[in-house]
Amino acid sequence: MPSIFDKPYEPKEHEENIYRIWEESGFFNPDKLPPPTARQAGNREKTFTIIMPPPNANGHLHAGHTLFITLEDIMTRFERMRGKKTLWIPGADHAGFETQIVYERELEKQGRSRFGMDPQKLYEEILTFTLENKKYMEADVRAMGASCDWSREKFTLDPEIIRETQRTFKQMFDDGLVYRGNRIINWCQKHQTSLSDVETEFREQNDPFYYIKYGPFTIATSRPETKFGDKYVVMHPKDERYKEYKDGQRLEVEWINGKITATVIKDEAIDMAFGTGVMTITPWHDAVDFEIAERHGLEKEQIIDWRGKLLPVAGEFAGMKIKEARSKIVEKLKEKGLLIKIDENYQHNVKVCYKCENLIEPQIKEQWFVKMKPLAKLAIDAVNDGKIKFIPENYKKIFLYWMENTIDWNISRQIVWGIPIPAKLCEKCGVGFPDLENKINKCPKCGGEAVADTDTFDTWFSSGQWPYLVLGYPDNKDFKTFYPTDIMETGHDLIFRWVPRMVIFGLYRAKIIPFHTVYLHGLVNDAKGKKMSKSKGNVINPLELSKKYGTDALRIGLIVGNTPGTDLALSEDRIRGYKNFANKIWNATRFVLMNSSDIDRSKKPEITVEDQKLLDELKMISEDVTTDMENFRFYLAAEKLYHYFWHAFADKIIEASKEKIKNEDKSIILSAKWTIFEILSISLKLLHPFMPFITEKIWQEMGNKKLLMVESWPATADKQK
RNA sequence: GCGCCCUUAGCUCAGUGGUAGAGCGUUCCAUUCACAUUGGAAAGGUCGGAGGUUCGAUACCUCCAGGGCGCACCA
Repeated sequence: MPSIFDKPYEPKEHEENIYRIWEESGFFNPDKLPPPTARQAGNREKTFTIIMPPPNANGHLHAGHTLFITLEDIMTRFERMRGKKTLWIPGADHAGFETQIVYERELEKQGRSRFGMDPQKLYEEILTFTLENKKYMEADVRAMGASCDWSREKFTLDPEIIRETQRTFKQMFDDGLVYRGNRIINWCQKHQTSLSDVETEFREQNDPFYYIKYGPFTIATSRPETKFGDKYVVMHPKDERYKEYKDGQRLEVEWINGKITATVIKDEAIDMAFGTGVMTITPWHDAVDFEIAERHGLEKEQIIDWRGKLLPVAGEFAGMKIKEARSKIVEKLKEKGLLIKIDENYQHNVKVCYKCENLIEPQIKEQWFVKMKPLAKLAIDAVNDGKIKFIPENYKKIFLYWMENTIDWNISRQIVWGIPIPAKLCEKCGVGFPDLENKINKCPKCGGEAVADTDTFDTWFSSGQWPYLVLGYPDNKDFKTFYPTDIMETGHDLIFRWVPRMVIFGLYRAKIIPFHTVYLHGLVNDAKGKKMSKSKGNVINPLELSKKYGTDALRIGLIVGNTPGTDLALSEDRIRGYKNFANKIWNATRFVLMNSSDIDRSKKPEITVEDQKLLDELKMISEDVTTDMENFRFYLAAEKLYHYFWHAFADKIIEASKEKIKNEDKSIILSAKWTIFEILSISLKLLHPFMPFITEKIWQEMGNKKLLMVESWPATADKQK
């Protein structure tokens, strides 16, 4: 059995064992916490709850996960030591779209493809794959020292989660908040699914910009291949240049494949200053055009199919891929004398899939949508009323801006890996309606045959409900005890994807905010501050750092100086420095134990004035650190403790004690020994949330019967003392 | 285009209305001492630029420059 007298400190010899002791103690479970100490009295009635953002079950943790686990564990251990009834619930995310993509790559390696596979078989394969990988993720969470309650762990595809998610859909449909609409959506041709707006990104790109003759007008476009069906020409109603053309006026124009009849439309969406101030519209493949068409009741026609090939409307170009068709169409326009000029350096933003970075093709598709305006109102009010706080505060503004400008949310996905949308669609009249029990076969409207919707929910539709679902809403007593939760700690990149959905669903379904505080951490980048990515080859594996330098060193290295919301540059040197700190704690302890084994710790001796000053000083630091922790300034608390332990306790106090214990006056010796032992004990408690393994290990070596993780926090918090 | 954030020591970053700190790195010295995963010391910054508020600004305000991030109207 490794002990304190081995040197130096070797984290990997202790960590696994310590975690096992914690887990077997049952204290991760708030129902099994020991009775409160005198200092903790009164606090055990208060709960402290964090729902862990469930890591993807499809593989190992990455650096971002280790940061959030550390932060949440710090909060949890701190509040547990303060005596609160502390619950931190772990979870595992099926991560719909993301996992399906990961599995598609697996299939590709095997020379297979999901297209053409039986959906049920594909689902089962992905499920097997995910459950297999879930173990690795969980082992990693344990390796990080997470003091979460595994007995309450939930998977996002657990039957009760699916059931309640589907019930929410039904309830929203009944309340008129979910509707089936034929609207423009983001279509990823590679993944063959629609995506919500937060699942797309903009990419800046240079493309040729074509100026084309359209009857008496000149229009400009970067996408001539979509223009076949353009029979509406739009201009601003106040544009003097075109005042001779009246709204609704018809014109005969020569177009790509011959003569067509064009209709003039006046709409204020047109920017008079851009290009020629005139454009033709393609409502099926452009969001702005779609809106214009909706406003004026115009016809819409699909030009490009779901695989990115031109449809018969393109005449001789039908069946061609976009890229091939574009140059040929331009060639033909030139021959016909319709091409006026080409601007070769046109810079614009294009929408791409956030996963594969392929171009998004806007398409009109019949999908389920959530009506956001009334729901967003609930969230806006809750935040404006101060019911939900943001750390750092400026995210409140960002959150509100997004909520105030939100648009209806497409929740249908054409992928199998997810929660099925419990709905039926009429094959005859096209109407869609929920059917939770899967019992309805006839359309209630026209009597036509109703078939099951094969789509699944957007992952965020279910993960947005996670806080109350994981607590067993509506019937479980955990929901009544622990909801609303205290903190939602997550990455600032999820400020739109996840946080607003949780607030909305919480307020809508559970009728209460899901959490009081949103703490947003920054992203973990490489040592130079560059985003980690496999293609750049700069990915740092946190678990390797943990093995090499110890989890405690990794944890405190991630925390010191890392202010909320700010991205972190993670370098190996940084972590190595904190391994030295762990060793410092180890050696200081050895000195203290070697020099205090002969004192009776149960009897406080006379303390000299000088030693009392040291204890008072530590008391002040404890209070200061506690205030920092209460205000989420972990980066400061950690740094202060580091500094105190090393440069005050080890460098000064211990050094001075060496003289004192050589004194002839026995009472001075006794006071000195008692004091350094006391300072060590208090320091270990203060350091425990940050560096749980080594502090717990030492605590046990010091002969304490109780686990440090449930000891009392040594400062003010309880002012009754 | 709009919004948010950042600019402080070689690097990564804290911080405060009274002319600056940490970690890592660098240089010099020490070493049978709990610890060489160490101790002691040192070098190193006109706190992005300009203006304003103030007795006083790195900190508060305005503008400018550079960098990062986010965003559903430029065909």
